[in-house]
Amino acid sequence: MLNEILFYSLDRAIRQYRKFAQANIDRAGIDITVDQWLVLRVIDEHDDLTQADIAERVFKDQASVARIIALLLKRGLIGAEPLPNDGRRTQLRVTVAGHDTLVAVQPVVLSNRATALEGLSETTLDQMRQGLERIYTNCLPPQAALENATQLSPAEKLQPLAKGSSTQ
Amino acid sequence: MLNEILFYSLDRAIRQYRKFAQANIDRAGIDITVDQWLVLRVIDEHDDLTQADIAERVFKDQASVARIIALLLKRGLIGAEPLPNDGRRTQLRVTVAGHDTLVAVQPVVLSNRATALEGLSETTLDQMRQGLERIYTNCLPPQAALENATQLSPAEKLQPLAKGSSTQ
DNA sequence: TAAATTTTAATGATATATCATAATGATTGC
DNA sequence: GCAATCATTATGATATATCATTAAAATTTA
Repeated sequence: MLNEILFYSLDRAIRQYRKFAQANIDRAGIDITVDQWLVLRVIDEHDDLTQADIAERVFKDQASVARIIALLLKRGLIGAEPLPNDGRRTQLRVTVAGHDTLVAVQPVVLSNRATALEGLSETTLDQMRQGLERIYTNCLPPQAALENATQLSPAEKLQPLAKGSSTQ
Repeated sequence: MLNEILFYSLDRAIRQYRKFAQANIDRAGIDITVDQWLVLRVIDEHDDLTQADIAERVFKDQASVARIIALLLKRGLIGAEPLPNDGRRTQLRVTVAGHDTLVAVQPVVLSNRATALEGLSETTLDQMRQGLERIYTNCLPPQAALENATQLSPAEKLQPLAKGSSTQ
């Protein structure tokens, strides 16, 4: 019975957290969305990724990332120059303004997470992580699940993002 | 450290579940989105709600619900007639086609949930529910948190949706 | 090398999210 | 009963999600 409303609780919690996180970024006077920040952060840490690579890291698809990159360019938070060795791609790099934004956002994000997780025991957090990981793998399409099982452990796959801080 | 990636896991799990759920609905040959289904279901169960009421139940805002209702009308899954006692509102009712859709979706949704939660222990589910509820309240704006604490318990507030099945 | 295939990025179409606001109808207070 | 306020819906603007497709460039294969 309560089991039935887990996805309801999930949806509600993540929506509220997103609203909360964005409101605090806005309140800090920083002009960026959480999604833009996610992409900006990945570009800052890896300057040699394709849009599909970035998409995988932030759980978006290539089309969404393409549009977010276009916005980041328009807002001057990143720059792009053509890559000599591949005419399809460009070299993205975070501008000074982009760096300033990242620096400004960082403490807000840390504070958001701390506030959101206040009162949650280590045990609960651990169970949640396990449960969420299991839900994720349960919902993978068959062939992706195979790749997941035979190649890299999830921990290894996720390592790049886990270092430093993390996804919202 | 792992604590830092909880929202990352959350985001990933919910996104994968949404993709999975929608893919299974599509595969069943049913032409509706999960979000439209959520709203349709609420209208089916309560025919006297304002858009804001519906929005609260499905964790969306009024503007999103207005557009989803417009789509449901266009697709013939609901009908609307003006309410004599209130010129701003209309009486929404689920059409036969809408009912057929609800009936068709139901088993798919149940199966989706069962598959997604396979292998999760009752303990884990319980911890997750608790954790998600806490995250939700932690992220509420101060005055909403007060109302939440002094009026209805969360369980009471959510009861309408919890009965029968539940949100995605 | 030439052709076929694959990779990459961009974009159209549609749906949803969010904020703000407009427009109109209902209610309240005086 | 009128004015102010509030409730309700609709919609504009912008951002994101998803799928499909196009276009161009790179790589592989014959």
